[in-house]
Amino acid sequence: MPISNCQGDGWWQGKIQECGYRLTAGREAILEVLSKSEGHLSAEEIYMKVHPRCPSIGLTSVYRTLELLAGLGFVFKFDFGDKRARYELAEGPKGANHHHHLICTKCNRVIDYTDFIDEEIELLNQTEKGLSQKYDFKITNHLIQFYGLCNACNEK
Amino acid sequence: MPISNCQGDGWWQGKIQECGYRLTAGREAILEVLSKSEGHLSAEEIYMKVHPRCPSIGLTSVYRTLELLAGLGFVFKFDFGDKRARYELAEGPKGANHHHHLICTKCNRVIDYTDFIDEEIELLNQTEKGLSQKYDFKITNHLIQFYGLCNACNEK
DNA sequence: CTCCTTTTGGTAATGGTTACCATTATCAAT
DNA sequence: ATTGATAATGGTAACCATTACCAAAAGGAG
Ligand SMILES: [Mn+2]
Ligand SMILES: [Mn+2]
Ligand SMILES: [Zn+2]
Ligand SMILES: [Zn+2]
Repeated sequence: MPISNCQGDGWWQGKIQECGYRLTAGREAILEVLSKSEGHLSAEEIYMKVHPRCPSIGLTSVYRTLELLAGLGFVFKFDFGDKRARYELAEGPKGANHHHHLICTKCNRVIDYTDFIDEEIELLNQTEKGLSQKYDFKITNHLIQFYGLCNACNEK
Repeated sequence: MPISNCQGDGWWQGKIQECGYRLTAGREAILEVLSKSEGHLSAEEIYMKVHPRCPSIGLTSVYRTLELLAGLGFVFKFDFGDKRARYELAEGPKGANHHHHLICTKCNRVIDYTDFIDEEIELLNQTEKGLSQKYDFKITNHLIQFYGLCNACNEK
């Protein structure tokens, strides 16, 4: 059992207030759900999971909170091709746990992968630097997704 | 003036019929609009541009055709964060003219870039090969987008 | 022509997301 | 504690890009 964060409080407690926002029950509940569930939840799924702990919360507030958290960089918002946005906690203060996705175009399965080749990270930085300079564009984030067929769908 | 394709016919003429689909006036008009316009058009924008040449066409058919073409790999479908899908012709039989995007999170401007570092292409292939193998996943396509602030928006 | 399949256009429905607004919670100053 | 300004919330209605549906038209084979 680690010394810090024993009461279930996350690294975000301070962060949110630093940004001038209040750490309300609803926001905390949403962050807790995000941190305890394995990725790629839709707004409604989050709403469902939050409801038992916080029955008064409305779907509108879920959307609002997710938008807020995405704007602050605490949450990533994805589009995997099904018609709803998917949200995922950017764990860690600086977006550790960053990863990319394999998406099956047949069954919509999504596979996380973090095992970048070392060179991949290196080159990504170089690319970002080069683009930043050439196009006078301040890069703050990137999205990398590979599309294709998962093993199940590939065997028809 | 090149010797081939002087009558405005594109490389797709045969391709579509090879796949067992008819090359109708509507489909041809849509492909022509896509090939003559510079990228990132929405379905409705395409509809507007096709209308003068083909007044009988309906918006439904535009959506249908774009879906068909995307399925065949002739067209790429993008999500740039405004709430509508954006379509872009994958010029050339094997998707030459492939490029990635810089997207301004403030004004939604989209910048194409094709000047990959040579290593980038090389590493991308390696990465795809590695992922393909490790996850038993047949990769057919990829999406790479960098987000941030364009020069105009960066100077507030 | 006849039969059968493909393609099409108009319209209605869908459904995730947002706008709106009145109500409530929070907090600093009095 | 009381006040008042501001932030946050929930419910509902609206939004709007996309899709479903269906009857009509077009094309092709024989
Ligand atoms: Mn993920
Ligand atoms: Mn482009
Ligand atoms: Zn699959
Ligand atoms: Zn911009």
